[in-house]
Amino acid sequence: MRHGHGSWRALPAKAGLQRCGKSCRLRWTNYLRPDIKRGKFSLQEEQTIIQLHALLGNRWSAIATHLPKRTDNEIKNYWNTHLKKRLSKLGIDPVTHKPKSDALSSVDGQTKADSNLSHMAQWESARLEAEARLVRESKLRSTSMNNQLALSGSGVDLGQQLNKATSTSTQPHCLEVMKAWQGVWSKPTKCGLIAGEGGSSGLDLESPTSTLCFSDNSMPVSTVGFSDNPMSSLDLITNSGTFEGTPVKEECDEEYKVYEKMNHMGEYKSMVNSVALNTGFHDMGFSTVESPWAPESSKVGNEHIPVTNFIEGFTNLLLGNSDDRNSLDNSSGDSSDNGDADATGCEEYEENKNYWNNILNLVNSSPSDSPTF
DNA sequence: AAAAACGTCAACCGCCTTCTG
DNA sequence: CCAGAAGGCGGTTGACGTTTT
Repeated sequence: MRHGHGSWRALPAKAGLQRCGKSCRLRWTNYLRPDIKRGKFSLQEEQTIIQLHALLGNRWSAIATHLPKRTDNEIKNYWNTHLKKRLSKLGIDPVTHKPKSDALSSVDGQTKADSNLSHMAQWESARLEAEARLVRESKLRSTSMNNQLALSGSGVDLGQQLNKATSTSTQPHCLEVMKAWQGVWSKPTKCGLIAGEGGSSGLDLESPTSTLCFSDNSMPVSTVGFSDNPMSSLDLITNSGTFEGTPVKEECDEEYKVYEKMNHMGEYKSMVNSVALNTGFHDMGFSTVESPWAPESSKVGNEHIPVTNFIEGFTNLLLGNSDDRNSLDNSSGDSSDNGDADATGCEEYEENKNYWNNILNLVNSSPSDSPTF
């Protein structure tokens, strides 16, 4: 790619290839690109794929944005050839991510949980749409900013200015809705005080900070932890009182002002509220959103109705965790017959919370160079 | 040893969206 | 505003390697 990104159509002619430009682009993005990681998927990557697939479905490009150095095609193939089969073997529907036996289950907590997951998917879809819109607006804003910079004629290097503007505009903005929801999770419950007090639940809803970081071996390691060492963001909050990650609060505040100025928050809010109303998301203890950035958003939902744990530990099970295998057997097999369900209620709640926290943090972790966000 | 079955994955296809003139 | 080009995405195919019979 000596000529960099540009016309793929012109590439075959220049390279003397008998392929169409589209084919060349595909070959490049899926195979030749230097920043592609090849080889076996790590446990974390597998878990990430499973969790994100549960939330996003077959949106491989969106999933790929959370797995650096992996292409959507590779993830798609891996899902179809490995994970899908493993799920099926375990009696879990790879499409719905719920135990197949539940397909016949009647009106119980399990069904409610299924619908809740469906609601979550709808939320995510709505969120992605809103996010895409915000990014578009942000790009427009940065473009106009660039024009201003060009006109200003200051001594500062224009490239740097552009980079600055671009990096600001491409910060993952959104997920505020999800974070609001996360804030709901972090409210005190019958299981005890989980998060900080003082009405804000300790979760800095104003910060879109990613909590996902990547170690040297490029394995995604969420700061909230994965199955090996589960530690929810709430734990972090409890322990440190702050949300780990790069502080970008100022940027977010600034952007919020811009969006508010552009009158998009109203649109966003109404959409969010509409989705909440239409999907019955209130059932999950999440009421309509006043403002995702506002502290009030953490006050929504006075009650917790823990999501029934139909996917409890299945990702761990898939990854060969024998301990979790038992938990899945309980949940997927005859969970309704489980006599000590009440006794483990808090446990289940915690695991659900951790599960969704994982997903939330994965989603929150949209790479700044993500093509989707 | 040979054939069949199976697994893997790069590549292709068609549809859709975005860009550009 | 419109039409064509280009790019993006998800589903599917087919070649090739490996395992099983």
